[in-house]
Order: sequence, then structure tokens, then C-alpha cells
Amino acid sequence: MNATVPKVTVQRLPVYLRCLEGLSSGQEHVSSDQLAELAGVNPAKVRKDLSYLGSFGVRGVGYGIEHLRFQIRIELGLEEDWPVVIVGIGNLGRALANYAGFGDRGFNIVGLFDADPAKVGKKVDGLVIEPLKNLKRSVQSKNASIGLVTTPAAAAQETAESLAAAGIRSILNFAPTVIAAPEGVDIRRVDLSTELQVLSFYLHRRRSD
Amino acid sequence: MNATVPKVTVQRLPVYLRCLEGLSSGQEHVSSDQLAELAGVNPAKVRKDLSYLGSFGVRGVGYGIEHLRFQIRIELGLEEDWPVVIVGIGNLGRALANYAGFGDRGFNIVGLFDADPAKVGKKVDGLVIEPLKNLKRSVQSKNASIGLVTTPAAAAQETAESLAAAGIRSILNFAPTVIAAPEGVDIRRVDLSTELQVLSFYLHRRRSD
DNA sequence: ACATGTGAAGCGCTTCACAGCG
DNA sequence: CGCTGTGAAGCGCTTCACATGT
Repeated sequence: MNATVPKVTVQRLPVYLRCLEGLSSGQEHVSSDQLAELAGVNPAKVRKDLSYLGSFGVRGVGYGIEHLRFQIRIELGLEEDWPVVIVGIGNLGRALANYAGFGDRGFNIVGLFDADPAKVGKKVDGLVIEPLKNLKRSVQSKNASIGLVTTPAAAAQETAESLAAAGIRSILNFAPTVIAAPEGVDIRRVDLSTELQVLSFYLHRRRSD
Repeated sequence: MNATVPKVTVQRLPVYLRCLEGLSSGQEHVSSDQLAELAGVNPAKVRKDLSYLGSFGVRGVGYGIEHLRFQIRIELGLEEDWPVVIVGIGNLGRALANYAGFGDRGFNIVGLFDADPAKVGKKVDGLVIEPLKNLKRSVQSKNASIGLVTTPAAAAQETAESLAAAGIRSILNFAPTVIAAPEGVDIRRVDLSTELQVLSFYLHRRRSD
């Protein structure tokens, strides 16, 4: 339990959480070997990762599944509530708005925004799409802390700046472009086509062996 | 030009490609400093990354933008065609089927599949949704090499195995679960909620400072 | 006996700093 | 002179191997 959890460990914690969920409920403990197998990593890595959170494994037995899940959730801040807004309600924005997987992790979608007047006023998953001019007011009244950018590439930078101006400090960018992070804002990129390109690289490699 | 491009470099190549696209067309060359600024990385890293592909920068001038784009596309295999199938046509599958960003990079969607008989036969973006039993035949006749899994978590493992049995060697898994890779298959995971959890970690960290 | 927690070694990526070249 | 290409140093993560604890 301390101030330095390596970045790579932070990225693996959600994976461990996922694996723990998939575990048979007949089981109370899990060993680093078993968890490593499920997560597709080395057992020593599992132990080292978990040791950053504290040391709540039991030697000769393993980790208590419930306790481990809870500790990871605490560490990731998932016991808190993180209201989320989505800007750009096209196909992807709509899919994310409907994505049930968010709610049960403390990520509640509290606002949908779009620049297109034709979309404003329509409902998606129980929420009314608002115009961009409402962004600041809405973010502040709903205390939103995370923004998802699902606009076209051309609008992404401007959108990020509007979100920053509205007080958002964390952005997930789904638009197929690289955004310059406004001062004090943490941006992560999810680029669907980047992932395909990485697959392509290895396919290409294999093919030309 | 050689056999060992580091994994991390492969992951950055698509980012560089994105940045090059955003460059003003009045410009013919780009320096490692400028590209680094756009991509949000260290200039030396840009130079080292690009040096793995060959050495086509010009000292004192920079990299020819067109040439660089072409070389990266070659290296990533984007000059080839990679037919893609999607299994699981819910909100996300539909969004991906409609996502235009794939086509212009050689990723052509050639098949849509769903287990739900009510969906089979419907059209999405010009393609008819097929039943799973057609998977193998369709993958082989269309020479598909990449499969996107957008099923519910519970069906993801089985879907991956069907894809593998049909001859697919590369899978992008969007289902919120960790899949065990079938023999000889390369799996990459895109987990929307994992990314949110990483943001959450750092928000949580900041908040408790 | 068995599985965790962890120094220490190993490995790969990042960054520096400068030689090389247009 | 300016910017690339790259040895070499630095750094952080991974993995090993075993002491530690139950």
C-alpha cells in the first residue's frame, strides 16, 4: 500500500478484476498461478502486482477472492461514483450510451451532447441529447468527471477543449485522431483501427515468412 | 529494415500515421521534433522508431511526408487487403460495421454473424447478417483473416473457438471478458471499461492528494 | 507442504548526446 | 548549420529463485 503503483500494473488490475468475476463461485481462494493462467501472464507478475496494493494473500493458500476483488476496486477508485458525459452521439456514442457494462462499475452516464440540432431532443437509453451550449452547465450541475469523445475526427480537438473548459479532467478519446491534451487534463485514446493495424502488422509478418 | 521491430514501436506506428494525416498539405517534410510534438512522445523515440523501418529521413531537412506514410503503411501491411468478419451484431457490432474508418485502411468487412435467429437476414450497412453455421464456409470463401468478437461476455470464448476453427488467426475481442487464445491465434483485447477504470485510478489518486 | 512476498538479475525500452551527413 | 541515425547509459518492468510465513 503506497504511492507508486507502476503504470503497467494499473493497466492490469482491471484484467485481474475481470478474471476474478469469471471464477466459479464454489471457490473461495485463488492462487497466483491460477490467476496468471486466466489473465495470460506470468505468476510472479501477478504476485508483484498485487503486492503493490498491500499483502493480503495467505501463504500456502492463495488470495481470498472476495477480499481481493474489493481491494482492487478500492485501489482503482471503483467504489466511488464517476459521472460520465458523452459528446458525439453517432453510432459509437449510441453504443456506449447503451453499454450496460459501465453502470455496475460506478460509471454512470449523466449527459449526452451533440452538435447536430436534428439530434438534440431525441432520447437514447432514457437520456435526452442536449446541445453543446449546455455542456458546461450540465457538467457542473451533475458533477461529471469523465468525458467520452465520440465525435468525428475533425471535431475532436475542439470537443476536448470544451470539455476541459467545462471542468472535465479525464477524457477517453474514441475519435480516430490524436488530441493535444489541454492543460491539466488526462487523455486516453481508444482507437479501433489502431488495434486492427497492429494485428495487420503481425499477419503481414507471418504471411511473408 | 530488419526482423526486429519492438512491440511498442509497432503500437506507435499507427499513431504516427494518424499524425501525418493531420498535417497541413502545404508542407512536404516533417521533422522528428514536430512529429513527436503531435504524437505526444520524445523526439528521439520518433527517430529510433522510424529507423527500424529503414533510414529515409534527410539530415538537415526531415522526413518526406508522403514517403514516410507509404513506408509505414507497407510495414504495417496496410497496402494489403484484410477481409474482416464481425460476430455479434448488437449495438457495438453495428457501430463497427458502419465505421467507415476501416475501409480506407484495407480492412473490409465481408461478413456479419449473429446467434439470434431474429437478427439473421437483416441488413446492416449493405451486408446481410448470417447465422453462425455459415461462419466457416463464409470465412473460407471470402478469405477472411481477422475476426471481431462483439458478442456478450458469456459467448466470447466459444465464438473465438469457432473463429479459430473457421481458419481465422487474428481476433480483436471487444467483449468484456478475457479470452484464452486458441492455438496459433493472436488475440488483442479492446475493453472500453478497462480504459475507464484506468482513468478512474488516476482521478481517485488526484482526489485523495 | 505449499503458496506468497521480494531481493536481485535480466531484459527491453527510453533517453541522452553526439557523430554523421546533406 | 540543422536534423537524422545511433552507440551507450539509464530506467522501469519482468522474471527468477528462494526465504518467509502459515
